[in-house]
Amino acid sequence: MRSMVRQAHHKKESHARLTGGRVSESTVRRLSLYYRGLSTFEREGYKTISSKDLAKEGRLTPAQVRKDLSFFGSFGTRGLGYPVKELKEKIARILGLNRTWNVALVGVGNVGSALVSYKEFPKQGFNIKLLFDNDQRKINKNHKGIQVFDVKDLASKLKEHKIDLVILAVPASAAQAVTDDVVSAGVKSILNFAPTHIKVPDDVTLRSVNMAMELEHLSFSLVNKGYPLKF
Amino acid sequence: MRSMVRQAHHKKESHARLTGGRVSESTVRRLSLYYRGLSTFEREGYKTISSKDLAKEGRLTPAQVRKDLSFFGSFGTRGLGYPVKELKEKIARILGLNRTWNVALVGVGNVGSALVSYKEFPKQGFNIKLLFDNDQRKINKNHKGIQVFDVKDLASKLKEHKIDLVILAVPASAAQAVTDDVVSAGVKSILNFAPTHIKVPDDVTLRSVNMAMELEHLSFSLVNKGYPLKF
DNA sequence: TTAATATTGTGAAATTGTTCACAAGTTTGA
DNA sequence: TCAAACTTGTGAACAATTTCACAATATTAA
Ligand SMILES: NC(=O)c1ccc[n+]([C@@H]2O[C@H](COP(=O)([O-])OP(=O)(O)OC[C@H]3O[C@@H](n4cnc5c(N)ncnc54)[C@H](O)[C@@H]3O)[C@@H](O)[C@H]2O)c1
Ligand SMILES: NC(=O)c1ccc[n+]([C@@H]2O[C@H](COP(=O)([O-])OP(=O)(O)OC[C@H]3O[C@@H](n4cnc5c(N)ncnc54)[C@H](O)[C@@H]3O)[C@@H](O)[C@H]2O)c1
Repeated sequence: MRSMVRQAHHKKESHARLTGGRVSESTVRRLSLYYRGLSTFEREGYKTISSKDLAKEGRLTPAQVRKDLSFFGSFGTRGLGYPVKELKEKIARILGLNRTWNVALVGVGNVGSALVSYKEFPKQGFNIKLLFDNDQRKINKNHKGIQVFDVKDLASKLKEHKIDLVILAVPASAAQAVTDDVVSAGVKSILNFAPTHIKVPDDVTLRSVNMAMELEHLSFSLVNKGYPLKF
Repeated sequence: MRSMVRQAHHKKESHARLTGGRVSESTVRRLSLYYRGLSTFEREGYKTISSKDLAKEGRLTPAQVRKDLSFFGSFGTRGLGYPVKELKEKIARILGLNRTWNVALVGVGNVGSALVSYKEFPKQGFNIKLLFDNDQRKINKNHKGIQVFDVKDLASKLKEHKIDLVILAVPASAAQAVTDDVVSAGVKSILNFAPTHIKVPDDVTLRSVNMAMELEHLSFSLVNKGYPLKF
């Protein structure tokens, strides 16, 4: 009797890595959505969840959910669905939410102040550790318990405090110059609120929140009401 | 001598309307980008601009620019490019920026206050006319020159003042209920800042600014640094 | 034990979005 | 007046993304 061929049973690597496959921006955005959905389902006591139900949170198709998740591995059980708690943890790991990040904020104005006082960010692991401004009236004062430093010292302080991520809430006219300083300090992630195009090297990730653009989108849809649009 | 065949010379209709063609969300977003670019070029004194130069503002390809614009008509001149001032006005018209909009804001908290004091919105035609809150300490007080109304009167006031667009800056837990009121008042455009999924009827356009999602995107890119990603 | 039902994971098909490539038209300079 | 240099507008090719469809597997109930 010949011995049975042993099944290769090492832990299956994710599709994304195996294929050198690329994860699209939309997939990452939806991962955030799933994460939020799973938090809700967990709170409501669900132990497992189907791609169908997960899809409802966000007007997606079940196939889309399964495809997105399959990029990172096989997390579900056929016939049953996905284990809520476990999948939530897997996504947290994928999104980098299973740890804390050191954040600095530049521009302690209207937007900056709102962000500093927002309680949800620390809960998600984003800790605002340093504040910067160029206004002498704000420098060296405490702002909600955090000292405001002179933006002149930006690069050195960012390095000193091992800042992972910088939020930019300065006027558009200052955004590029501040960004260049941030980049020179080796920071690889920037969230920008200034309504302007900023140049960064390829290895730096820049995301922008552009409220004017969102309003323009809305006024576009008001003006074009009635014509067949895609969204 | 026979008379020349007269060229049909009626105003050419745009591709979008002719084809029943659909304008993608990305195209609208890029239109905002072009608009901003054109404003800059106009300020700098340019009379015409090529798709090539317009593309640089935003890391796009010239073909993309031409394709986007061709959805709405033929605005350029072969060999020359696009007339800056004229194209800017055309895009303003497409995006609905050649007029003013009546805006109401619900939730005069950190984010709401920042938005109320932002000077750029009125310049773009978005006039915040009404404020609402459910906090008795804020109701009937003036906030930067604008009276704060009780959210109980939301629907009636929105109709009374012919509000086109509502900004939601309330806690996530209140977002759906407030939205339902807004929708019942016949408002067709909503900009939401609460980090939650909101349901609206198909004829209502909802855009959301979700800062947590942007941060999650950034932490994802920090965690996945080095793997071949698409962005 | 079996049938009926549920649900994943994933190639393949369909759809959507982007880039190419070039004819057509414009300008510039000799 | 002509040629060289530009640049648009757009069909067609290509690429990316989404949806379909179904085999594989688990659960439940009789
Ligand atoms: N306020 C809003 O609702 C709103 C809406 C959309 C976009 N934005 C954009 O967000 C950004 C911030 O807006 P805001 O309303 O908070 O402005 P703001 O004027 O209230 O605050 C800007 C802060 O940046 C500081 N600053 C200026 N130049 C600086 C520099 N070189 N280095 C460090 N600090 C500097 C200022 O001293 C000020 O404290 C702007 O780009 C604005 O266009 C704001
Ligand atoms: N502050 C930030 O930086 C930040 C960042 C990301 C997201 N957000 C989101 O933006 C929204 C607003 O945040 P915020 O920091 O301004 O909160 P906030 O608590 O400062 O303000 C919320 C305001 O809404 C009012 N309100 C509550 N329930 C209401 C109701 N049913 N009707 C009318 N008004 C009501 C409150 O009285 C308060 O004035 C929240 O959903 C928050 O999660 C805020």
